[in-house]
Amino acid sequence: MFNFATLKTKMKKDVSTEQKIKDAARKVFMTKGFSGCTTREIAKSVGINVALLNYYFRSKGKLFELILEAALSDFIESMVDVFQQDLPLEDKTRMLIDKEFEFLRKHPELPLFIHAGLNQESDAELDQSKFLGRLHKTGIFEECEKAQAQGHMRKVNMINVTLLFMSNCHFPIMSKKLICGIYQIDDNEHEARLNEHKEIVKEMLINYLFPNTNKHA
Amino acid sequence: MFNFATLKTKMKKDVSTEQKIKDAARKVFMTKGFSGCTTREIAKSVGINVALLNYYFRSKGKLFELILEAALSDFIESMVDVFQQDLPLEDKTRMLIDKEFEFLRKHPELPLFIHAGLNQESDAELDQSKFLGRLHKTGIFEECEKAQAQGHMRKVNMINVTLLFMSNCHFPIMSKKLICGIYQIDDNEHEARLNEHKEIVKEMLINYLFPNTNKHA
DNA sequence: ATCGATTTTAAACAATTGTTTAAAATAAGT
DNA sequence: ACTTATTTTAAACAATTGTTTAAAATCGAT
Repeated sequence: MFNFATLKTKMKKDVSTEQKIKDAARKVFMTKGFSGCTTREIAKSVGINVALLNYYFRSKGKLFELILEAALSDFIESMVDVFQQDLPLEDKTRMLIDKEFEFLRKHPELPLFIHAGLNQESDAELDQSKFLGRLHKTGIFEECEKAQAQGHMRKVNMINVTLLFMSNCHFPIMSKKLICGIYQIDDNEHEARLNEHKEIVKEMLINYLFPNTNKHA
Repeated sequence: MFNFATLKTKMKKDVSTEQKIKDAARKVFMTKGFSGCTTREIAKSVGINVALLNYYFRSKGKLFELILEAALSDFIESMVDVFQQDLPLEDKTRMLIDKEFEFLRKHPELPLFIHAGLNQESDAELDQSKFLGRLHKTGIFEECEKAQAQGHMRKVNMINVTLLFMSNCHFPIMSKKLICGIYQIDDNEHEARLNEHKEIVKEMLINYLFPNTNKHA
């Protein structure tokens, strides 16, 4: 008789142990950082032995690099999604900010983890070069250059454009502890400020980058 | 005969050991984070025994809290300096951005250290409440409220104003590794982008916050 | 049922961790 | 010079670290 299970050669459980380790490692690394946690802590949260962690991944550092690279990829991919939409550049801009705030609300630890992780002196330097290619393939750079040549978009270096977006989308999420601490507000109030901030950022960036089409916005 | 040395009761050397430890701890903590370094590493960089570190400060955690609090204070103070200037609000805004970029160029590790440090689960929660008072005493909030009531300044919650400033000044500094990695640029190119970005941010924020006086800027 | 490969575990490894203790060196006061 | 207090050190502490080894359990196919 036909055995369905033989099809999935490597999947013996609902979720493979390897994936479960990755998930747990991601969560722990995100909140505590590389040197802020132990391999035993990760293993315990999965419910497995420490040695199994080194059986699947060679070392703590190797596992961390994997998680960091995946996080960076998520980051880029959340932008790529928007760039690939068939929309006017200005609408893409609005959509990018909306999606970015939405994405970061679900993964608020991501930005700080990535920046802190990159500053960590890792054994092997992380190869980020592929991400540039990933962005290039969406044609967003050419689209901006064209809009700049036609006077629709303000002539600003693409690195500075990137900085404008990331600054205004990522920082408000990363700075939660600092803002709540200084202004003595709770999570609800911070959430409200964040919602308002999204609209502020949208208007400010659109007005700055597309001044001709939005003179009196 | 009069002994001059008796005047400085506690200062026996050019720089006290206590201060030397603080300086070294600041440098090491900044670059490696709390759990990314060891007390022996700090002691070694000062040229003293590990035990002496616990003699002056009670523990590694206590020393870290001291450094983190000082860093946060530096942060706030760099803003307070500008707020206390006798200048029109719009000029203060320009000056704030200039000073902030200048200050952060000298202490580029500060923002990331503070945000990562605050997310670290420290034994005693850091008391940031005093910083709000420190800002209030400059009268900057009243000045903004007045400008908003008179229609000079856009009506935006002060928390959102703070977010706008910090986002656009701090993030570009914090994100150096990420930006250089993605766009494959070196330190010189990044420096150039940063210089240009300062002017971009200045114009964008001024135009957004003071739209009536800067319609065609 | 049996064999071979894969997966998982318990135990131990040496190295490093933050912290403490008790002794030594230095400074200060008389 | 002597005594006392302060500063500094060497050594040891128990606990924890990442990693490895060798044995046990589980699985897949015959």
